[in-house]
Formats: sequence, C-alpha cells, structure tokens
Amino acid sequence: MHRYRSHTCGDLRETLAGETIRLSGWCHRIRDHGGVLFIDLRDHYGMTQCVVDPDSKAFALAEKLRSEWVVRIDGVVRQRPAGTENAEMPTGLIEVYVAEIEVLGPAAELPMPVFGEHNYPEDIRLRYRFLDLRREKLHQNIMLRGRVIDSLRARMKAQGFFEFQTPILTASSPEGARDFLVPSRLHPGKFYALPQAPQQFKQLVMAAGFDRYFQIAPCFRDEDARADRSPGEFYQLDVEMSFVTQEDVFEAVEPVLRGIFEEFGGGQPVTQKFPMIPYAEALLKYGTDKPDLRNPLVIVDVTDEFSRDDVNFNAFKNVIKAGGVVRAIPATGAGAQPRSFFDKLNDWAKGEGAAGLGYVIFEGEGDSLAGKGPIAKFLPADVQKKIAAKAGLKAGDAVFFACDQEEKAAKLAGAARVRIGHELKLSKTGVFEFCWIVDFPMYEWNEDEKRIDFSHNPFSMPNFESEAFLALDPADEKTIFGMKAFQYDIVCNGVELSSGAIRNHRPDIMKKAFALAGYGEDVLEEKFGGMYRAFQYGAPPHGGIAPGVDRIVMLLAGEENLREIVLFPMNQRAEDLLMGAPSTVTPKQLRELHIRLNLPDK
RNA sequence: GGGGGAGUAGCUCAGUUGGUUAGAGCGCCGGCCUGUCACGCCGGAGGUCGCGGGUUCGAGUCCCGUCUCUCUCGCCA
Repeated sequence: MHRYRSHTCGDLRETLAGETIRLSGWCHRIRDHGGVLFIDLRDHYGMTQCVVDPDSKAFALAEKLRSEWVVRIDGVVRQRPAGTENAEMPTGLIEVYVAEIEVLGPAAELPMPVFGEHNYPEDIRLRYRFLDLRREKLHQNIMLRGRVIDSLRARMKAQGFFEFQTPILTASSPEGARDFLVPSRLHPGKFYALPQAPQQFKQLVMAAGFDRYFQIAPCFRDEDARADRSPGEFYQLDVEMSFVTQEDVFEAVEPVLRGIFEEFGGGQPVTQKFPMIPYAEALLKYGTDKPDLRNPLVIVDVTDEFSRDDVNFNAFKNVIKAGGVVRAIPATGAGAQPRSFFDKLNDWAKGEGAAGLGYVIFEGEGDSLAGKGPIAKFLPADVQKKIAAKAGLKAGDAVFFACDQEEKAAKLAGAARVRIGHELKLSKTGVFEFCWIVDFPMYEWNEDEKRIDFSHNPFSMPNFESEAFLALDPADEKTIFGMKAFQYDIVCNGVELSSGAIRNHRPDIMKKAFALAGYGEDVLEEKFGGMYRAFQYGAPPHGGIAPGVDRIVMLLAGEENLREIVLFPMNQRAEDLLMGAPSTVTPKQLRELHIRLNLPDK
C-alpha cells in the first residue's frame, strides 16, 4: 500500500465495495452523532464520506478531528445502507468504513471556513489565499484557467503558430503605461523595466525572419487597478504574423476565440461571425468603443431635430449652437415605469457630471403618438414623430436625451444605454456576443498638451496611401484627424478582450508618423532604436493582436473580478497580502544598487 | 489623486432617540446523541465596538482627525 493513498477522494465507486483502501485529504465537514461519526474527506479530485463507529479502533481519534485537518484514512469501501445514498455526490453511493486514522497536518482555528459559499472580506481572503483556494468555486476557476490556456496553445499550434519566449528584464518604454523599474547593479543609476507587453520584441521576431509568433505573455504595468484590470501584472495571448492584412489576422484569431468560448462557455451561444463595427459607428450607436451587444438599445443622433426653428428647447439649442450634439437613447417599454424611474436616471446623470437627461414618454395608439414629460411641450408633433421613427420607438416606449459636446454626449448616452438596458432587463443573458471594432483614428488632439498625438499605438500603420501620407502637411489637421489606422479591438459582452494592429514597418512612414505627432527622428532613435534600426534592414509587413487571457477566463468563469481567476492576486493597492509584497529591503541591498531612499514626509 | 460605501466576538451581521451587564448565527471548548450529508439538543468561553481626540452626567451611537478595506472616476500608447 502506498504511504499516503491508494485512491483519491473522487475515485471510489460501488464496484470497489469490499476493498481495503487508503485515502488522504482534508476533513471538509464532520458530523458527530455520538455513536456514529461522518467525515467528508476532500482532496483535489473530490469528496468521500468516511464513517467511524465505536467498533472501530480509530473512533477515539476521529472524535478529535476538526475541519481542515489533513489526515490519512485506512478503511473498507462499502455500499451505503438503503435510503442513505447521496445522489448529489459522485461518490454518494458508497462510503468508507474507517479502521485507522493518521493525522498528517492538524489545522488551527480557521480565520475563514472552507466549507460553504459565504462571502468573506477581500483582505482576509487574500491573506489566507491558500484557504480560499481550497473552496470549490475558486479551485474550479483556477483549473478552468489552466485548461483554457492549454486549449489556447493547442489551437494556436494547430494553426501553425510557434511559441517564443521574450525577455522579462528589458528597457523602459516611453509611451503608454508607467513602467515597473528594476535597478541595475552593474550599471549604477540605470534601470531595466518589466515589459508592458512584448510589443517590440514580437515585431523584432518578425523582422528576424520568423513567422506566426505567439506567447502566453506576462505583461507588467504600474497603473491603478480595476475590477477587470489587475494591478501590476496580467497575461496576454500575444500574437504576431508576417505578410498579412488585417483580414488575415481576423481569420487567424476569430476561430481561436470562438472555439475557446464554445469549448469552455458551458454551451452558451457564441457569435459565429464577429461583426465589424467602425470606431465612429460604435461611439455613435453605443457611446463606447467596447459595446455590449447583448443590450438591444441603439443610440441615434437627433441634433437636427432639436435644431429646427419650431423647437424652442433652449437648454439644448444653446449647447448645439456651441458645437454640441443631442443623442437619443431609446428606452423600450419604459412608458409603464413609474415617475421615479425617470427621476432616478436623471439624478444618476447629474451624479455623472451631466446637466441631466431629458426624456419623452410616448403614449397613444398606432400612428397617433403623443409625447409626454417635461420637455415634450417644446417638441412639435412631427418632430416627436421623427425622433420616434429614428429611434425605433412606439407607444409605450420612452426616449432619453443626452446633450453636450460630442465626446461627452456620446459617453453619457453610452452609460445611460447600459443603465436603461439593465433597469428594464432588456439585455440577453447566457450568450457571448463578440464584435470587432475597426478603423480607429490614427491621431487625436491632446487637450492637456495642446498638440496632435497618437490616439492608440504609435506602431500602427496609417490606413492612407503611402506617398500621400509622406507628403502630408502637418498643418492639415482635417486630414490628419480624419485618418484611420489599421488598428482593431475585439470586444465580448462589453469587455475589451484584445487590441491589435497592422504595424508600421516602413522607416520613412514611421518617421513621418512621429513627425506629425511632434517627435523628431532623435526620439524615434532613442526610444525605439532597436526596432527602428531593424526596420532599416528589410522588415516584412506584419501585424498581430494580443487578447487578454485573464479577461477571457473571467468571462468564461462568469466572474466579475479578476481576483476570482488568478491564483495569487494582489489587492487593489497592488499589495500581495499573503507574501507581503512590496516589502522593504536591507541597507546592503540598497548599497549594492547605489540607491538611497528619499521618502515623502508623513 | 478625487468621490461613494464599510470597519462591533475567529467569521457573517444586528444594535432604536445618546441611557442597566453590547446581542444572534456559524466557528471554538465541554456534555448528550447509531445514518448524517447546512445533522440535532444542552451548556460555556470569547469584545480596547479600527485608532486618537472632542461634546455630554453618560458615546458602539453625535462631532473632528486618522488608519484600513472596498467600489468607482482620473490613469491604463
């Protein structure tokens, strides 16, 4: 017999009745009836009910066991007496009659129970993560994560992709997120940085003549956390390929994601052909570049309707005169809602910093729509009818209006759309709705620094004829801001899963692209020297994408926080409460690095 | 960095208008119990009410400060 076990706690079935076996595991739950005592023994594989009675020489020890003690049990498998089977347990037809118990690891009183599905404070869960991970849901989530990553690898390899490893200690990059810095001992005063993503490396891999790169890549960014954004570190399915168009990237990646969601999504339907939505259209119709398509509401622009001479609603007209727009958010079926529904949304909008949300409720039969509500009287009947037609409204529906400068109005309308869809329970559930967002603008206006800036990735190829791009006048802002890039996102259920681009592999176009954003060639040389150099010596056209592994697993696990699908996550303040990171270091360590602390006064 | 919420027993929470000895469930300790699977019954221990200050005859409760946790916005090419 093996020192610790002959079977796991998930193995035993009635076919093994009569056999002498050995199990090791955790005492999940103990039920002591005095004369008979039940121990649910749990391990990674399952749970088995073990029984002890006074005829067993293990009885005295069994009475001392407590939750989460680790024990070895020797006993005989037997069918449970008729009427005591438990259909909810895979091992529920049998039990183990215990002959001997050995305590392998006693447990102190628990700061949080493993048994049950209660919610516990995050800090306790994180400090005692090893206990939290024993709980069924979290344990399953971690196993799901591993299976998803296995499947991603298999699917990528099946498509001819090859996994490469890129450095973790690299150079600080000037754009984007804050870097995590690592001081160099050999070069006092200099620092390595942890990669925000292997972006430049994967492009260099293409320049180096490899093809179809992928990596389950760790990425590090020193930015504040969100529910769907881990502080510090996260993983991407990093992908890059040579001699490809945007469509080639889509065709490579779409089946991988669709397949993963079909394999692990619990049978929930997955979008078969991801629709392509231009960025500008997404902002208009959904008020965001990561629309949740489960929500059927579609925003429309009604600036023209409110601009008409026979409309006297000056609150909006004055904003329109100042360059603003009016967006209409349909609220299907909201006519039946109480007044408080409309007031609550209005209050919420004010809390978001907006002036408010105007609304009209439509009543009547068939063609005889009649608008009601505080601002209906400012709108002539045919304007009401036009708005209703545009927004697809009928009697019994309502419509909300967001009026502001375009960017703000779109954002508010988008948030209102989500809220209205949620309140009215209009969104589909139990589906994964995917889409591509395409045609991102290449440049945007940087209001803080009053200059033209890259709107996303400075390495993206502008969607613009090469010679015309090289000849562009930096003062031609209309053309510059109207220009799109070969830049795209994948969105699923309102979660941005992935961002990618066809890269700018031509040094001349890159130089021009940076010049338009106000950067000289010296900046290009200094900050992206390796890559810029590589592109001077024969670089292939290439492009890629990088879906966020953590967010994929989060969606598949049905969780709303990344901490539920990561083994040892940090808290919101980027602290690891279990390991005690970050921590102070010894003066010797600092001396070797030639670092002296200069801490802020408390 | 801004805003919201929270902090009372090991854990989850209740605690009225400021008023006697701060309670319940789970857990823990002891006792009873031979078929439970959220076992049941009886008893017990366990509290700096986050911390500091203030108002008051009297503060878990009101005020000020501070710390911690959490959500959210800024931020995340």
